[in-house]
Amino acid sequence: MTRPDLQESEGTDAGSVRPRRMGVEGSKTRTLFVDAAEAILRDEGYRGISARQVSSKAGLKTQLLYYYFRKMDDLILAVVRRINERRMTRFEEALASSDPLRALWEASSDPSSAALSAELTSIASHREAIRAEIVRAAQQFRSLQIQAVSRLLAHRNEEDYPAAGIVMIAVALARTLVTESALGLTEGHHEALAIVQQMLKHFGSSGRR
Amino acid sequence: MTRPDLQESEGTDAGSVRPRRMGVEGSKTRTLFVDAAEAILRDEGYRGISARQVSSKAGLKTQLLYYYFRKMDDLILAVVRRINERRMTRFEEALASSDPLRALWEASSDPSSAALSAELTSIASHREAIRAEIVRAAQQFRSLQIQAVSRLLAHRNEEDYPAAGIVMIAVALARTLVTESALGLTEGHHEALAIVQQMLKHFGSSGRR
DNA sequence: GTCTATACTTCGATAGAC
DNA sequence: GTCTATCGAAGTATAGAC
Repeated sequence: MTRPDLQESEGTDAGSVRPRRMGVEGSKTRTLFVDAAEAILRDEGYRGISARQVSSKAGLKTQLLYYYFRKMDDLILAVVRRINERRMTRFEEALASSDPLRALWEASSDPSSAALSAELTSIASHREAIRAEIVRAAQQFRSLQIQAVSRLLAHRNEEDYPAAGIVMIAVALARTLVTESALGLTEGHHEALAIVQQMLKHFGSSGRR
Repeated sequence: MTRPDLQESEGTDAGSVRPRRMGVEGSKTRTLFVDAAEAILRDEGYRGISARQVSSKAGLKTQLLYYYFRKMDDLILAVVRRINERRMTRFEEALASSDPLRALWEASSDPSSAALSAELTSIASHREAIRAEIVRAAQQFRSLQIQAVSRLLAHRNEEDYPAAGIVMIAVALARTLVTESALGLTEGHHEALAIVQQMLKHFGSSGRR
């Protein structure tokens, strides 16, 4: 659908020395590849993503993948973009809830999001072609989180505990708790959670409790 | 040196169906392989570790690696063990310092330790043959950290902030700060650090300040 | 201990027919 | 759009000579 031929990759910029046929963004088959890659990223980690593994999971031919993505990095980039977009959507949903602070905490504590976040960090650390996109999105997300929490706590003006510091600590803790729990390592978790829950109860549900 | 032949792998237990010649633990060459593997783990991440890459970095033949390690997992296990041992040593050194709380924080904030910790977590999440060893060591380490901090804060009996919770939050935060800094993502770091520094000043250097 | 030689698998990627 | 065919590089691993 919609004129596939000779499209340029929008992923890794590069000087495009070799033009080649390319599938378009909206394609159903393309989505199947991205779905499969994301599932592998979540379940097996960044190392598990290969052209053969992805296409096998998608039930498609390996070579077809290269019709939709010039390089493997382009596929990974597509996955990264989709993960980031979904994260933004969920963030906005959380903000709209009745107890936004708690909703934000719970969004950060969702196991499969946390697993994907960890893999994104790993990719950003080791794959320079993709790093910029991941860091840019993370930066933007962090800013929005701080802004939101800052607004939610505005009436409390806690000078010793600025919103940025709170967000930072909460995000770091949530990710670590989830990752460790998945490994069966839970010592200290209960106590750390108690501190957070206490803070949520103290700060949160501002108007109504 | 010291009777190499027909040694059993001590790594992945397994039913040892196939006996084969094996190098001994103290060997200098063996150490070269472990060194190279650790360097790759730190710099390129878990995905970068392969028999060819490791031996190339060590300046040795790929096939020689299999004289010292039956499977790649055994090499990785050797690396994991050494990292964990070194972490224990540094932990004890930190405890012996004049400001142990601050020393513990700084040990957790060392960039190359943090990078290796992140990779260990990644390995534990995706390589089941090695998971047990990593989780066991992490558990032991966590217990010791909590014990130590608990002792250091004994005279303060802060009921709302138990040592286990403090340790958990500190460890999670330190790792995240270091990882993100390496990526150039620093928003919120300053504020989070301010909170920690304030706590260190408040709690720390108990007798003397 | 270290070497050569080698087997087999998986990897990313391309060319060109249909 | 999807297929067959194919490449060369890199992956793990083994056998056996020196």
